[in-house]
Amino acid sequence: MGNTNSGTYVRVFANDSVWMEDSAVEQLQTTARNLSAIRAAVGLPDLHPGRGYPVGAAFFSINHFYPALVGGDIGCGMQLLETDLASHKTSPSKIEKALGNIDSPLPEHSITPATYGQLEQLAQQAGDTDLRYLLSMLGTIGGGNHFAEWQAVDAIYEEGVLNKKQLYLLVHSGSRGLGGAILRQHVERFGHAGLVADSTAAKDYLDQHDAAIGFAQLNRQHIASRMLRAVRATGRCMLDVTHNHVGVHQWQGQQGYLHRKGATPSDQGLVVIPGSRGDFSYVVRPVASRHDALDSLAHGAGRKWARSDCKGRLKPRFTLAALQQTRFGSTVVCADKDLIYEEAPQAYKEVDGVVQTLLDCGLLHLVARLKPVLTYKKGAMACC
DNA sequence: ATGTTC
Repeated sequence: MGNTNSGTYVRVFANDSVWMEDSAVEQLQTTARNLSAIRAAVGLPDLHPGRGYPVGAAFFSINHFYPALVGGDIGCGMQLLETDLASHKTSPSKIEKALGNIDSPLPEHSITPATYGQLEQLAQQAGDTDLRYLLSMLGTIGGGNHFAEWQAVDAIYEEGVLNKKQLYLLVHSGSRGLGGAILRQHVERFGHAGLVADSTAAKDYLDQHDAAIGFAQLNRQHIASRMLRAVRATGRCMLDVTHNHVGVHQWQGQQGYLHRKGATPSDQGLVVIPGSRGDFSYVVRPVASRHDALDSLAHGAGRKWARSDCKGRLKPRFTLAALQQTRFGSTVVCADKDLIYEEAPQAYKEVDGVVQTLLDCGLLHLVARLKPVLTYKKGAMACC
């Protein structure tokens, strides 16, 4: 599916194996039309409506870029670690007990001087942000679709990448409040008009943007390491990939800016496409140089239901306890009752359809399929 | 997404 809209390349990667809302496609087209510097817009199979702009999409612009298109969670991404825990030696209940309440701010004595130095540098680069603010968020998962999930290997498609016997840890989180603060500050001055490339304002934003990317990555590292420590395991980072960002990019021989809004890069090696908390996650090898897809893949399953619809639809059919277990026998730890409904597997597309669509389009090769053992969404200290 | 938002 593709069309040319007053010179703008707009394409949606979809087929019968994936649900896609018309309103999301409309949002993609409207965005491509209304933001005048945009030359190309791509919807991935996880495309779904967002606040003004769709999620699961990539946009290429020339001479101008749009911070509002990236949104508030600058630097949000996935980190996958191979742990030294053997899958068969553990269980959801053992991990849950060992983790305890692990989503509160890190105790200050556990912050190393090196981390402290990194935070000081990031706080300054982000625009004189309060260091204490960053410290209070470091190592916390956040809300929405963020999680840290212990996973077992369910299937191997390409040998020699994942180890069938090991447990893996997937961390999905972002820059927490920092990216939101940077966006708010930007929108107060410039609204949604975007910035002229190479202007002072553009350089200032990109500097802050990069600080948010750095903080998000540091945050994922700390989420992972505190969890590994709690279960007395170690981990090896296999990939850490950001799906909300903007940066210089080439497209059709022209230099411009690529915005990814819930879109995983396909030009940075292996990536993971997670399903919902009651579904598989796929480690995949992107096919390189698919510029027709703006070098991007789906970043997950994508929402099927609006958050506001979930509780009404699920409460009559499921108890909270039922939603804290999944069809795999995995456990979902989440102290926020509303969030359990909003993040229920029923609220998401089936990841198999999303991945099948990308396979059919020739955008990736499968490496492995992971299934959840325990998902940590939000601890009691982190909410209420 | 969110030191949410009164």
